[in-house]
Amino acid sequence: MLRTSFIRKNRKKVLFGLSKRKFHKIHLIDEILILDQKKKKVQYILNKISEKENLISKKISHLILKRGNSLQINSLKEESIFFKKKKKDLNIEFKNIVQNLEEKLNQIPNIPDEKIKEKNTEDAVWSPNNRTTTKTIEEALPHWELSKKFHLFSSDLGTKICRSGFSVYLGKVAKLQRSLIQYFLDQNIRASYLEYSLPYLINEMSVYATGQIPDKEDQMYFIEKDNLYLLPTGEVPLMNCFRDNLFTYKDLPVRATTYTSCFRRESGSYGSKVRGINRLHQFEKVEIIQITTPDTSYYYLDEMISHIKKILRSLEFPFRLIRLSGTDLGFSSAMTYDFEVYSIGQKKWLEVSSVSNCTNFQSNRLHLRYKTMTGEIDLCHTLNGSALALPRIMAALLENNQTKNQINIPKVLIPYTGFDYIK
RNA sequence: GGAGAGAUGGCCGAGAGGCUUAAGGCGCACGCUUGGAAAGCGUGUUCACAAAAAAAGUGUCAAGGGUUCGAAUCCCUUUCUCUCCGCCA
Repeated sequence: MLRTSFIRKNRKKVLFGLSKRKFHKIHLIDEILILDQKKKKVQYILNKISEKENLISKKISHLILKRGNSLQINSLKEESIFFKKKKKDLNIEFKNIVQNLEEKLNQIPNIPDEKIKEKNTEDAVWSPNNRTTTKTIEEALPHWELSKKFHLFSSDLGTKICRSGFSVYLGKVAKLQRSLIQYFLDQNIRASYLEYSLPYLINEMSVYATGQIPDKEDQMYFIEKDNLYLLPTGEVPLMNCFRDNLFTYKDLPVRATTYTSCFRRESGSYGSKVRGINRLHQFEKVEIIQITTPDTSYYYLDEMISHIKKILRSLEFPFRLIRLSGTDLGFSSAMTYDFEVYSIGQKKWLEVSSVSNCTNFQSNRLHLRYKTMTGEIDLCHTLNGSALALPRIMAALLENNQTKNQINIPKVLIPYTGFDYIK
């Protein structure tokens, strides 16, 4: 959520930023500013009335203690009742304004960074080791064909016990998945991220604070009986661990990682996109987050990117990095990079990580603040990234390491799996 | 799920309708003292709100309502914590 004070001081900047997103409800900005003015006015009057009420109470108190005359006391009481009635009506008005203001503010996404353009040109894509993508395997099979050949996973079983869009991993692939999770966590911990093991059910406040409500409400599974959501990403419970924290500048950056399953309804996704394990309702993901000071957030964004690059290189993936354009940017993000790995069997790039700087957009709702060296209080910046999302990494790993008779395991994983091929 | 007891500042802890502007302690910061440190003494120390820097103001004792001229204190609702019973990996 943007701060109204920011919108007031940077109206043009906000409008320009929103235009890069092709955000159409621009009229909201001026409506917000008008409501904000109204709110201040009403709040000021309410304050003055409260001040008067407090003074009267004190006078009464003194009179009672000094055994003052009851006529005087009664007239003071009547005066106070008069103000009280006035306040009641104003209070209703005030609450309406606040609610209205919040509803409008909730619809405004974060302002993209200055570097972000509305549409991407070639320079937004960066392929550090493009030549490896030219590596070809004769008759490379997509992972669903490989699965038939080597008994890797079963979508039928997923459908049998749940519904379509759920998958069951078998034998060595099940262990390979555990190994990948363990490997990613180890890499993150080594890079000084603290591991958290978290609940998969989250309350409304948490979902609201990180910005999934109202933006992605329909993407989430909701348990009506207990008023809880299934987490769409580990970012939500992880970030919310820090909700309402007031840090000192010495505490920052906070670095945390978690492995969770993620649940997404993915309504409206059909066809080739959901083939095999490319897109599932439940998938495994290892997430990293950081909470930083405003002046260091882009430095740490770069650092997260090199961290993920390192992991992808160690697994010998051909990958590319894309800086998202304004129109592709997520609701809370000011800058996002997507990592895509090349999957030889499908002959296409698969998104395996999304790394974002949400600047102070999430911090505002999460009340993540810190004290500067001079003792001032300011909002933190938040960053999040996948390190990494499992099913697509798995798909690409299986496809890229296939030979005619077996699937080879990348070297760094063998200590985790205990085997070096699947056949 | 049933029965009871609780929730006060960074932490501990008093307060039970108006002399609370939340006692006292710990911690922290600064100062005095010292050759330096410890001890001692002094000062300060929640957060939020606006054109809000200073002075003043308003709100803030788990959250939201209510009673009252006046609520940390009384009433209602909700959330959370603890103890006991029940169920249970």
